Amino acid sequence: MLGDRELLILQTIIDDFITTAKPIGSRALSKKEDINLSAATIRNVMADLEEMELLVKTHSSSGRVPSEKGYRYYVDHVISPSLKEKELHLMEDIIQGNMLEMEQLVQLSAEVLSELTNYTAVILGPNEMNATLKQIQIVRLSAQSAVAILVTNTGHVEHRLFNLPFGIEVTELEKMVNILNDRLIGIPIMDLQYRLQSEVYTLMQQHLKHHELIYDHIFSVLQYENTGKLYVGGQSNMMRQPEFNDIDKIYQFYTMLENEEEMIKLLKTDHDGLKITIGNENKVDAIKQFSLITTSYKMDGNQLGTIALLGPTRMEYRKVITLLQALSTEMTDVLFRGKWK
Amino acid sequence: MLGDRELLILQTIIDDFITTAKPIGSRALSKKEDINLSAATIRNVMADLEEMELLVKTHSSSGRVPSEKGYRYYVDHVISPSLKEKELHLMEDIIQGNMLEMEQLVQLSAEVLSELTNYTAVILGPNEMNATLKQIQIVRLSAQSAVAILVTNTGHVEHRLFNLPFGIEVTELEKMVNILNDRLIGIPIMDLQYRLQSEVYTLMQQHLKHHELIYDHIFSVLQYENTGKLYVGGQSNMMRQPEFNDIDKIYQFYTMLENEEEMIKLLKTDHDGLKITIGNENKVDAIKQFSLITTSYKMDGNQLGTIALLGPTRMEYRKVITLLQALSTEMTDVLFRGKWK
DNA sequence: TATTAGCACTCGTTAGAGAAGAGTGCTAAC
DNA sequence: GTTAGCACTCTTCTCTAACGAGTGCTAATA
Repeated sequence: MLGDRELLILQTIIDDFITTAKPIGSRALSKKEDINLSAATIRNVMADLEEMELLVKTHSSSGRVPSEKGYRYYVDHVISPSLKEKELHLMEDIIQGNMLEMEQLVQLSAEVLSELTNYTAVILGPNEMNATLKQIQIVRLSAQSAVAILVTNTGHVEHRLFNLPFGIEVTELEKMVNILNDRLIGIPIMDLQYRLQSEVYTLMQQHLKHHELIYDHIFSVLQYENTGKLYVGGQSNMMRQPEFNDIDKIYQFYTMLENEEEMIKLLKTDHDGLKITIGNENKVDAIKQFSLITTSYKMDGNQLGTIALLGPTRMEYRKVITLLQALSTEMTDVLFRGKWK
Repeated sequence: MLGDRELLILQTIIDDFITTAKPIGSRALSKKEDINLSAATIRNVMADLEEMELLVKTHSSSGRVPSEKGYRYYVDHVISPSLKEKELHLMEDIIQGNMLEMEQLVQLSAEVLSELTNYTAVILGPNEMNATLKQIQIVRLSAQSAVAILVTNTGHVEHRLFNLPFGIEVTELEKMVNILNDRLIGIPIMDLQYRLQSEVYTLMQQHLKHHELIYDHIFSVLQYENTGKLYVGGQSNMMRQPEFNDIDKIYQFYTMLENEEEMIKLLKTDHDGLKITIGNENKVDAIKQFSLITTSYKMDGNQLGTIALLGPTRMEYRKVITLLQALSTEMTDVLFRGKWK
């Protein structure tokens, strides 16, 4: 554990570095308002902090810079979650303002969040696999094509185009839709396939002339993997960070973001509450130069998706934590208030 | 009009610059295979071309670089549309391969196009305002909420969540849906609102108890402006271009892309066929450093959307033109074959 | 004993000078 | 009409020197 003075110095260095992104030396530090120590004294403290690996030098005679361990200490011991402010209310207003679809809500949240922080917001959209089927419909477009529409209890609408087998009749399609609705409504999306294979298949065999023609199609329609879509806001914010003034780094960053699969894997977590990973604490190579802060939003205790902020390790942790927690409860709240229930 | 020799020199310089992005001098030029002229002669020709403003120097003793006027001349007079190649077949295969929804088709096309060219592909998705209504449905989610679903003849599905007025009954909702379907099917999306206001309104008045409660809701649901969504592929390709090795330029580029409204306006065109705008020929400031090549895809002669490629003025025009034309016909073809008809 | 002042030393940054190299325009010869 | 030659220009690279911010250590001070 650190002493008061060491804590003060560490905090001041980190706070300064968070805003300036430049190493700070003992002399500059001694001039700060709430530090009444001589440069020499500060140098001693800094040397101690460096020995504890909370600070590092960029070269032998440079000022100090926080290490990842330093940030970790800062996050764990120094930060007191700051109180709500006008930014929070702004966010509230925007999110609660409209009757939004889930998708819009999530996209909007990503944008607001990135705007307020100047970092990059990444939100993993709701996993609809836990939602239940509300209705299934098939709309015929032409002799050979139709679109199948699935509505979940959360108001999510999924649709898929498919080819109709030759010679299928309208009445037969209707019959099938009836069977499906009769048997599948209320079933969680993730179980649809299984249910279809088991009981519905035999039913279709009994009642439909061309069941073998249509079954495969309807099966593939229900075979949808919606484990959450990715919403990104403020990608270009990262370029305004001085540590990413290098084309190669920016390029890496963007190609990482474009790799949706990897990102989804990264964000999928069953961890509850706020989680901060700093630099190399991240297991994925691509973000070892970033800090990632994640939290989740829920409905009925079910984890729906993840909200994350991606920024340099030199991040405004205090602000970010506050905002993220607020957004999480905000979203959970909007969902709870039952608009989609 | 240029003489043969001048044309050869101009073409060679541009071709070289397109691949290297570096100014080329007379000596290097004289060593090229199909040029059997001494450096001194070439210098004279280059001086002439510079006087015609087809070439410029970056400084008084540098090699030459094509000017925008030079590219324009090159595009207008030098390029012969090259024949189809394996790349074209690759594209064909990918696009014709699957039964895709319009949206997927467009997104995929943007990705393939950017992959093949290493530029940034921007596609303006189909304008669904011309499509006609195939079916309208309302699925009730809870006592106070429902989702309205519109299906167009193109297989496009639009849905919107809305609050139900208090005390509305199931039978009444059903009645309304029947009226809507009865009166609006086959109507172009862009006319829906008008039709609703005129004949449908009176019908609802006659048959529905709470028509004044529900009318506003259904009106706002039909009030949807789908003039095309933007699909972008290969954004990060631009960073691999040596002329954009500058953070500020990249930042500008990305903020431009993020401004969806502006981009849509830029791409919306009634111009038929291929159109090339080079550098300052563009009217929008944000892309005065780029070249923009656009073409469109159609269905039944109706322009649906725009396909565009964004790259440096130093662009592989020949290749790009070929690919873009091919994709345009490809998409028009897929659409014509009537999967969505 | 804890703090501070002083000083020698380190290392990154910046500016300038010079050399190398690529390219040009012009002139004169072929 | 074409080419060789040459003086000249401008960029790029490298090297050096000066500067300054910051450090660690030692000795003086409260």
